[in-house]
Formats: sequence, structure tokens, C-alpha cells
Amino acid sequence: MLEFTPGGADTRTTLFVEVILPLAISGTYTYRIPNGWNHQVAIGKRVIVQFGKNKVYSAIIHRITTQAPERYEAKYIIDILDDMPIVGDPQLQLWEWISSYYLCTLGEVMQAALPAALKLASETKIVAADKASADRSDLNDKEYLILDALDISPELKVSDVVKLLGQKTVFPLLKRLFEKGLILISEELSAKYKPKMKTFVRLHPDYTDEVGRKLLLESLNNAPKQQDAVLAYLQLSRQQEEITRQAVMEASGCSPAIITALMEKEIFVSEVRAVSRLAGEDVEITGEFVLNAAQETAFMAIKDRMDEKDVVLLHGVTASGKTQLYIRLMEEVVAKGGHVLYLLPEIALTAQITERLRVHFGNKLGVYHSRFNDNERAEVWHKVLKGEYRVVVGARSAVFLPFQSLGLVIVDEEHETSYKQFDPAPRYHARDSAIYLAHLHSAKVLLGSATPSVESYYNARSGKYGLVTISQRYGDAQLPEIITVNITEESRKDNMFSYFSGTLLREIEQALASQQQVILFQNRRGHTPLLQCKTCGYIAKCIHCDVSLTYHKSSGKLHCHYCGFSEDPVQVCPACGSTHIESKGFGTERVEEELEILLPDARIGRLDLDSTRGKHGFDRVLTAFDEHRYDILVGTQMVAKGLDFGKVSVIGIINADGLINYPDFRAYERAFSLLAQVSGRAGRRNRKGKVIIQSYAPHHRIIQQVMEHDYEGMFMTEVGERKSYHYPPFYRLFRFEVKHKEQQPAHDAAHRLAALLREGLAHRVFGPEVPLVGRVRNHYIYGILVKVERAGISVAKVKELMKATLLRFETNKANKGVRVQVDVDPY
DNA sequence: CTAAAAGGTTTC
DNA sequence: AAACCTTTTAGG
Repeated sequence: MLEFTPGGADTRTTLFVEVILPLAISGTYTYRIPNGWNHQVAIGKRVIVQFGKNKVYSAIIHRITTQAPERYEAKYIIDILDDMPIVGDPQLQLWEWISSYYLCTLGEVMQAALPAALKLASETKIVAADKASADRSDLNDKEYLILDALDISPELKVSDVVKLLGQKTVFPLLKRLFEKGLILISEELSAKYKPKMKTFVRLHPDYTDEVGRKLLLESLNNAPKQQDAVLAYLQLSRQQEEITRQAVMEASGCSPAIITALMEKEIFVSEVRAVSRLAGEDVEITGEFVLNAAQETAFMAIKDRMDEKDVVLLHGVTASGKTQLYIRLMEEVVAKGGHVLYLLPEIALTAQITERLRVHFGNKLGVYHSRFNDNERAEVWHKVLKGEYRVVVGARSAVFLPFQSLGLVIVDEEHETSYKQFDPAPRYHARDSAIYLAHLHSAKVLLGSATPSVESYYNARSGKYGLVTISQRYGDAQLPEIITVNITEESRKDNMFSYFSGTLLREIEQALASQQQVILFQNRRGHTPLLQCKTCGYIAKCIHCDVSLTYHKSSGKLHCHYCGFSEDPVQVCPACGSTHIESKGFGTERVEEELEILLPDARIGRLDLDSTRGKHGFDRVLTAFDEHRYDILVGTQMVAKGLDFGKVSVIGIINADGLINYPDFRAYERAFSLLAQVSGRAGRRNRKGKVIIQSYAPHHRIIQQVMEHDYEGMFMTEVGERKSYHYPPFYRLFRFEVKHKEQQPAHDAAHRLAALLREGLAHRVFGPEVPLVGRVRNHYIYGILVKVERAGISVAKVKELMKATLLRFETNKANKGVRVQVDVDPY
């Protein structure tokens, strides 16, 4: 009897597999399957292959063929890792789409898609040999440096040595050290996913009845500690089915030895089992609710639109109860046996939202985002693969999870720019990728936002997407009243107290007096963003980047927000020796500090990147605010992200100008969203809130439109501008970045690339220009923008042209050392 | 002139 | 990405 593979080849045929390697190289690589393994070969399984001289990687089988490659001898695969494929057909198709649409390699997509625990790569490790400590007299400086480093840390990677010596070629050096017998070089596969093991204990069956237990406890009268442990076990067994060894030890306060003794006496029986790392999934399913009239109408309308269109945009004002609508839709899909992906911007993935969903979907709900560690992510991956989750809430990268039968994709806060990944490649947009993914599954997509992106709203208005609007807030809550404050005028009237106008301070005080809470928004983190010498004009700048250093009070240091460089603040100007150093601008830390002086009794919390480090940092600050342990929350745009607090009655925008005066075609749209979203945090649940916008230019169009809650107005003016100035949604954008260590070569190369692009794309090419930050991490940057009209031109052809142009550019010797990256649909 | 470092190419 | 081969640079 012959065994048949999916490819239809019997066991005597030699099979070859084309695999995707987790590297930034184009194309797939072909390996040979050893005799007798044919029946195990399947697309989507991981195989271990050797690539190059020593390196070993886990690669994904992309295609199976019986055709031996003609131009080279294929290597054998080393092993097949999986019994079942870990990525399915839809996933691989999505990878291919992303790779071609966003102009990157399949390997780069694989890197982003698979959780780290499912990717393995061997690593060259350098360890000190036994005799290393003995004789070091005849070593040169560099060799000595390496051995010195090995004294401190037990093992080094090749990249560590490169960094240590500051040179690129280290292999001859290491080889010499190896030959002298001072170091050992080994190739190791890094640890892959390991299930979490726990030891459970159980009473021996002899003691499970009443009589047995009594006898047991009496028999332990002479062993009080052991008796305690058994009592603790009995106590625990009343509340839970399964009891871990750890739990018994904690409850009784006894040592491991006691448990071991009880096991030797065969009173306890133990069992080691793999457990889930994903805690708190088992919640009783309750949470019945009824949609109100407006929601019910919207619900029916969404289903109606979905009959005709694959994508529907739900434009619902803040606090209109969109989440409940989502839940209803998800329940319907789940009831029909479909699966649901619910995308959220990273920062909004708070306990708040997942808890609400947990109540409805219990252990059928999965959560996936970057604050999960590698092993946790791998567990979610496997559970999605097995179909154990019906609903998955996740951030950007959740589009890569191995769904088999999606019925619905929800993209909440669809306007959020954090859906676009910038670095590293693939520079994909999760919303757009999700729409393609849904298409592969024939699933429907619901985009939701109170302030949709101009692109999506345009698609909805033009009939490409369905459109459903809710203009009423839930429970008839009113939209907040928005007041503007002209900072120039208030300063003249002597009515500014530090960064706060009299109006804002009065409102804050009133809110606090009536036990209400306040949110203050300042879109800059740190304390002081710019330190300048009053005498000579010197500005404290990063040594690696063209940006000013921001002073952070929490660390007492100056920080670069681009590369992470930090140094001690200078008291004396390094250029002229003057001690008159002036602080310009202010961030959240400074707002917090000034507020503490003005309102010494208020309890103030801060929500920004710095205060939310760590796995639960974000939730910690939010929970404290929710439980009213803070009166005032000062924060960056994080405070705008879909959070629902009942007691916030006043919102202050400390300075709106920084948001608006930004050289980007999306600046106005973004400012409108942010201001509207922040304002939406005020006055939920039947209380009218107040929003105070402080600005030097309060009559600016955008501020007026925010005041009037006029999304339509903003959309119409923006669409007009975009059309006349050739921006999305009418044009596609491609942004090329040319980088080099030195300025002149970067400049020249950028001009050469622009010229090459102009050969095929003519007037569609703009630049090169020096971007806002012209140097990052010691590399000079030039940007080239390409605008391609949507009508009458094939995107595929444009991309082919760009690929060909890049290839021509790279083969030109004059462009050595130049790095080019392409951002398709940049944000 | 040699030796070492940087640069370029190839990896199935 | 990284190891190997080729070219360039530095140092005596």
C-alpha cells in the first residue's frame, strides 16, 4: 500500500519544498525531503533547514514540488517541526499580498506574523574555554578585550563582539582565539515555545470519604506540619476542583519537604500537567443588555448594508454605544459558527474593553497584543489554530493569526494612525490588510469610529463601503460644551497662571469641589522639550539625531525621543559658559508639576509613555483614575483613546496649536480627531461636560469645527484640499527614504534616485527633501514623495516600475552604503 | 610590502 | 542575517 501526500506523490518520489525563511531576502529557497518523510510534508508546516555555512532556521513550507532545481543541488531539510500546519492557506495568501503591496520580502512578513516562540534561529555563541583565565600575556588589545568581556558575561554573541570592538570583521579574530584554545564557538538553536508546567496534588482515593479523612487526620497527630498541609488541601478543595502543589504550600505555609513527605506516604498523589498561561479566561457568561432605539436602528442598518457591501463604516459619535453593537454582531456570527477578529489600536487594549467582551464570550475570547510575552502569544496562536477561540481581540499584528473561517472583522477606531506599522518592514496598515484578509475568507468588515479617516469616509460616501451613522449619544447624554480660550488675550489681561487660564482653573476647581474628575491633555511627554542658552542661543541637541533633547524630571536626564540617547542636563552652556539656560515648551511632567503648585490638594495622575512602562503600567494608571484615586489625569494622546469614565466633567486642552501647526497633509484631520476624541471623554452618562481648548489661534477653522461638532464640515474642506493638492484618497502616496552616514553622499544618492524615478513617473515625483528630522541615529535622511493618481493607472505596474528602479539604483556603484526604504501609503 | 578591515556576494 | 571571498586601507 502506497502512502499519498497532499501533492499526490507516493513515497518513492523525491519531494522538494520551497520554504520562506524569516529573513529580509527575496524569494523562496528549495530543499529536498529525505526518503520516507513524504507523508509528513504539508504546506504551512515548519521545517528546520540549514542556510549558508552554519546557520539553522525554522522555515515555512510554501510550496511542494517534485521538480528538482536545475542549477544547484538542493540541501536536505533537517527536520519537520509540526504535526499540523501552523499557518493556513488564507495566511500565506495574506503574506503574499502584504509582501507585494507594501514592497517587502515574504521573510519580513513572516517575521512580523509569527510569534517569536514559533521562529527559531541558531545563534553563534562564544564561551570562554577552561584555560582562558590562565595565560593572557601574549594577547593583543582586542583579544584581551574579548576575554575580558567573557569574564563578566558567561557567553557572547558575534554581534556583541562587533559592538564591543566597533568593527565589522571579527571572524578572523575569533578564529585565532579558538585556535589558541581560549574560547569555544558553538551554534545553538534558541529556545522555542515551552508549555508551562504545574504540579497538581490530589488526596489518595483511600481518604476521599468522610471516614478516611478522619482517620488520616488522626494518624497525622504526631506530624502537625503535615496535618496542616492536609487541612489546607481540604479547605482549598471546597472552592476549587484542581489544587496545585504551590497553592497547598502557600495556604498552609509549609515547605516543599512536607509535601514530598506526604507523597512518599502516598497520602498525596501528584500529577504534572501543562497549563495555560492565559489567566482569567474562565468568566461566567452573563451580561444581558438591550439595545436602545438608535442602536437597534443602526444594527439593522449595518446588516442591511452588509448584504450589498463587504465593508461597512459605522460613524457613531463618541459614547453612542458602539461596543454593544459590536457585541451583538459578534454574537450573531459566533452563533452561526463563524469566527470574529476585533482589531483595536494598541494603546486602547485596556482591561476595560476586554473585560466587557469577556463577560459575553468567556473562554471563547482570545486577546493578542504586544504586551503579551512570547510564550503567551504562541499559546494564543495555537488556540486560534485549533478554533478554540471564536472571538479574538487584538492589536495590529492580530491580522496574522491563523484563522480558518472568519465571518466578521471589526476595526474599531479605524482612523487611528497606529494601525500603520512604520518600522521595521513590513510597513503594513492593519485596517487595509484586515479588509484583504476578510476578502480571502468572504467575511464582512465593520469599520467603526467617531471621527472616521478621510479615506474611509470618502469610500463610504462614494458607495464603495456601506455607511451607517449614529448621531445620538447613549442614554441621551449630551455632547460636551466646548469653550475656547485665547492665550494671547488672557496673557495680556494677566489671566494666565503658568500654563492655565483663569477660565480653565476655575472649571477645574469647580469640578473637584463637586467630586468630579478632570482630564488635561498636552501632546508632549517629558518636562521641558527645549533647553536654550539665553546668551548665545545654543540648544541642547542629541549627538546622534537632529532633534533637541527633552528634559525628563522623573529620570533627571535629557532624553532623545528618536534614538533613546540620554545625558545629564548641563547647568552651564557648553558653547559660551553662560548659566542663563532657558526652558522652552512644556510636556506632561511640567504640566503635572505646575498643577501641583496651583492645586496642592488635588491628586494628580499622569498617563504617557513614561508612566505606563511595563506589562500592566497602562492599566494601573487607568484603574487608579477609574477608582477615583486621582482627581486629575494629565496625559498625552493616550487619554483620547476610547476610555470610558463616568465622573469626568471637565477636559482641558492646554495648547491646541502644536497639534494643528504640523507640516503634514493629515495634520488637520488628526487634530480634529484628537480634539473630538478627547472632548468625547467628557460628560458621559447624563451629565453635560465641558471642554476648554486653550490656543493662540482659537478662530482656526479646525477648532471652530471641533466646537460645532462638525465632522461633515471638516470632511468636506479636507476632501477639497486633498483633491486640489493631490493627496489620498485621490492619489496614492509612496515615500522613499534615502539614508547614509554622511550628508553629501545621502544628498547625491537621493537626487540620483529621484532622477531614476522621474524617468518612469515624471511629474509624480517630488523631492528629494530633508524631512522634519534630517538626521536620526547618525544617519542623514532625504525623503522622496511619489504621488500617483488612482484613476487610469495600474498600481501593480507602478510597483513593478518602482522595484525595477530600486534594483537599478542598488546596482549603481555610486550608491554604495546607501539604504533605501519604501513606505507605501505612509502615515 | 603585509595584515587587517571594510565591502560585496551568496546563501537552496 | 551572516559567513565567505574580494578589494581597499593602514601601518611599518
